[in-house]
Amino acid sequence: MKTVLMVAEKPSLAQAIAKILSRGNMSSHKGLNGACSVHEYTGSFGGQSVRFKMTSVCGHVMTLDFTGKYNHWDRVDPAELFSKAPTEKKEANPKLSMVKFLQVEGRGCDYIVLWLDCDKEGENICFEVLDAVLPVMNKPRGNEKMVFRARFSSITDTDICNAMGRLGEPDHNEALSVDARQELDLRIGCAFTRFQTKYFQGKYGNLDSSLISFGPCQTPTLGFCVERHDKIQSFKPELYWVLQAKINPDKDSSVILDWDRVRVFDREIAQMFLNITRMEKEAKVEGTSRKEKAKQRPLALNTVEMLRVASSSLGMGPQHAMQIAERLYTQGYISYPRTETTHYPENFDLKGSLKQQANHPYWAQTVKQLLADGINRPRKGHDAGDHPPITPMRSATEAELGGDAWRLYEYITRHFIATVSYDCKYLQNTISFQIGPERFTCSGKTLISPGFTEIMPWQSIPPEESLPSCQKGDIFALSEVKMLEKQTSPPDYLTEAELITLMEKHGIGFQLLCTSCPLSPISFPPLALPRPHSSQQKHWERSSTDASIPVHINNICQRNYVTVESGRRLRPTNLGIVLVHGYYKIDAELVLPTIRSAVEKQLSLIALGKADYQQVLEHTLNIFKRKFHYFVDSIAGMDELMEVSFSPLAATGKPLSRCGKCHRFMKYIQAKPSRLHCSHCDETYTLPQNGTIKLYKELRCPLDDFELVLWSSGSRGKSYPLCPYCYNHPPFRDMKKGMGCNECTHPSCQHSLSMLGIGQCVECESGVLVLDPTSGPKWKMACNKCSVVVHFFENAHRVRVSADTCEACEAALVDVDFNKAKSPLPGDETQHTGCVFCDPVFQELVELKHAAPCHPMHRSGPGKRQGRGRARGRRPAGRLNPRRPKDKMAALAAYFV
DNA sequence: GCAAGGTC
Repeated sequence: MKTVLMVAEKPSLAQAIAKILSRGNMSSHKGLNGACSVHEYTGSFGGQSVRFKMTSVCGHVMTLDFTGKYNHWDRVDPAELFSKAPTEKKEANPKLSMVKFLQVEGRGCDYIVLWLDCDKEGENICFEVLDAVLPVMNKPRGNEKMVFRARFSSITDTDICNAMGRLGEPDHNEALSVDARQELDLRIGCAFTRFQTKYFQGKYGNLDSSLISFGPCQTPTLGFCVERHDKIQSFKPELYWVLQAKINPDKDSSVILDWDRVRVFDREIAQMFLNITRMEKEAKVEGTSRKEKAKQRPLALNTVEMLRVASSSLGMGPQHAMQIAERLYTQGYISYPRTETTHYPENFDLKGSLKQQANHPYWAQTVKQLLADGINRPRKGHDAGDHPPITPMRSATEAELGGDAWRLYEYITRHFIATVSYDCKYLQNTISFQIGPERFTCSGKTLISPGFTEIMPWQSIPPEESLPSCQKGDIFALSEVKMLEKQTSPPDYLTEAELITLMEKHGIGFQLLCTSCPLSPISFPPLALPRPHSSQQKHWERSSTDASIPVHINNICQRNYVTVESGRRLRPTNLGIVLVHGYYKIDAELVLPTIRSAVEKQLSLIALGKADYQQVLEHTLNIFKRKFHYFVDSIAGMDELMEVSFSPLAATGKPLSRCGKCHRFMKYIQAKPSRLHCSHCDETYTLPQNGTIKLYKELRCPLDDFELVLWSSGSRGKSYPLCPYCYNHPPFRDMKKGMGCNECTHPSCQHSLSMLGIGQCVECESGVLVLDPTSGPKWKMACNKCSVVVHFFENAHRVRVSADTCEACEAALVDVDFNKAKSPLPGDETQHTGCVFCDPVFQELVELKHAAPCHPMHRSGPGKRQGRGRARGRRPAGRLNPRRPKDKMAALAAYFV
């Protein structure tokens, strides 16, 4: 029997589709990567009986990157990234070994049906899958077709079966347009990011951002936040005046009448109107109106609306909200949370979903009433053809979910119930008055039926004081007429919800199809005029999901371009402001959202087969290359702004340790990225991030004479010394950049791995447990690769690593001295030498916290080893030959072995 | 160390 391999974009879809096609009659097992499952069943395909194997990938299989050499920032001029630097496809997530998984499952299959999402990215993934799997599949006979593409727009029985019934072919042009997008994003983003980062970090010490990144999505996102900041800064408050009249329809109530002119900006004119009005004693009813109005029930919920409400009403950031929603989804509480669709599919079981909520302690009443009266037809929304709107899938209580998960679930459920509820109906009552020549009005709302606001009480119409009952011609005595002086106020910083709306409007985080405007608005020479962009009309149609909006917002927070203030308002930092103002000065297009859309437009030509992939790529890269050079040449314009806000490197930081070259003190710059700067040599040495740095007893590296510093992590209390020079310029061939003394293979330096290494890490493959000589009296050894920390010999007076090794496990022996009074050693002993893994005397004194049960010592009792298992305690290779060079010259010679 | 796009 022949086999048909079928591949969906994610595991949940593979399962759902297989369930439909097999009518629930399938057998499933997990694939070798643990993430994807394979669902098998038999059926017919092209008139023959076949075995179906339905599985999935997890999004993109491959990602684009530069080849290794071009990932070295110091050795590559960023300008080379535009054309010279070659790119290669790498596995997107090596942990999933997706290529291998696909090949294992695809080997020996005869046909392949591609069920990837029906958008451009999905089309691109089709070809990633084919690249992996075609070489191992059976070769077709003659020119029999073996590759098929299923096109579907929802996961419903009819849609999926229809797709299976008329399979097509994957669209190579659409896939190519994504290849082009990836290459453009990579080359442009990395070139600008590397240049900016190196340029400004080389000059300023307090930027407080480890990376000055640039990207076609994140930069315009930042642009929106700064644009609002500029509006606030340039705002000039204006005085204005309003008239207010008051009548007393009866003794205990008064009604305020609003002026029909609303306000005037000239005090004298306001005063004139006041004088005229004050001459009158009464207000005459000019007319009354009662209009029935409705507040519409909400549209079905999609991702962007959910994120907006989560931010503005629940105080949850989009990234966080999305994570919670995903968890609720995988636990079966809500439907798939990534969708643009606000329209329920025809066959959606609204009643069934509602019935699930009929016994909920919080809304049973409303739901039961709705079921008894009959539900309302939901409003007609937008069908983006992706997934159904977000709805609850089963009832859940506050106690069950708790915290933010409950709050988000509650919102989603109330929103769902609201969509099948009735509109809120109310009366809009208006009374207009004549006071002399001036007209005044008062109005109020009277609720007729609350409709959906019952389940969404925050939307309900606030009860207003009742208006006087009156008719045309009635006269009321005026009790007061006054003039109020007020001031216009500036807008506030953008809320996250507003930013999401702006991003959506400008298509950031969406694939775009322009529906109307002409081609190629990217310009060279650059457009340097500041021009507001958030007021432009929307003319884009979205065509994809929107998972990336939270990512871009998160990006600009992490880079310290904006901070999240109370009310989830985004306030740009000095760095963010200077960057955006700098782009405005040099090339405003770099920060305008149109930059993304212009590129998208070129790409859509590839997708439509109207333009050649290579030509478009070269053309667009060429424009950006020229923009890049112009930017580099004009960087002084941005630098002028930087100078105002930031301090030069030489003026930042505190003197900490001595430079090995000039022996002057170098300054420690704590702000991100933390580093040491020698102003005499004008050299910068990066340090490990996220920890504290201290001088290490004025000890020096024997190789370069730099003073060592001690890095300690806050949480785990792990610490190790490092040489600032070696950390940046590895001294030995087997060392890499970013290694401290605990990874240094120097054969005789007292701080090196060779001298302090004790044995192989108990958890990770390649790490070595290294004595932390600064840790006493709570002595510990820490892995130099992973986070394992082993505590031992508490209160020992001295702990040293001996030159001898354990016969059983090859670990270095440890020599421990205790004070007489505190010694835990048997008898009156104060000193003992032994293996920390095997020595029975040491057994009680070593806390092998992490992997204790795996260690031979704990498996088979002290000292005894079972079988010929891996020697866990084996020492680093250098230590197996512990002969030390005798003098300095011999030592030097040893380095160059 | 970099982008943005899938999704785990």
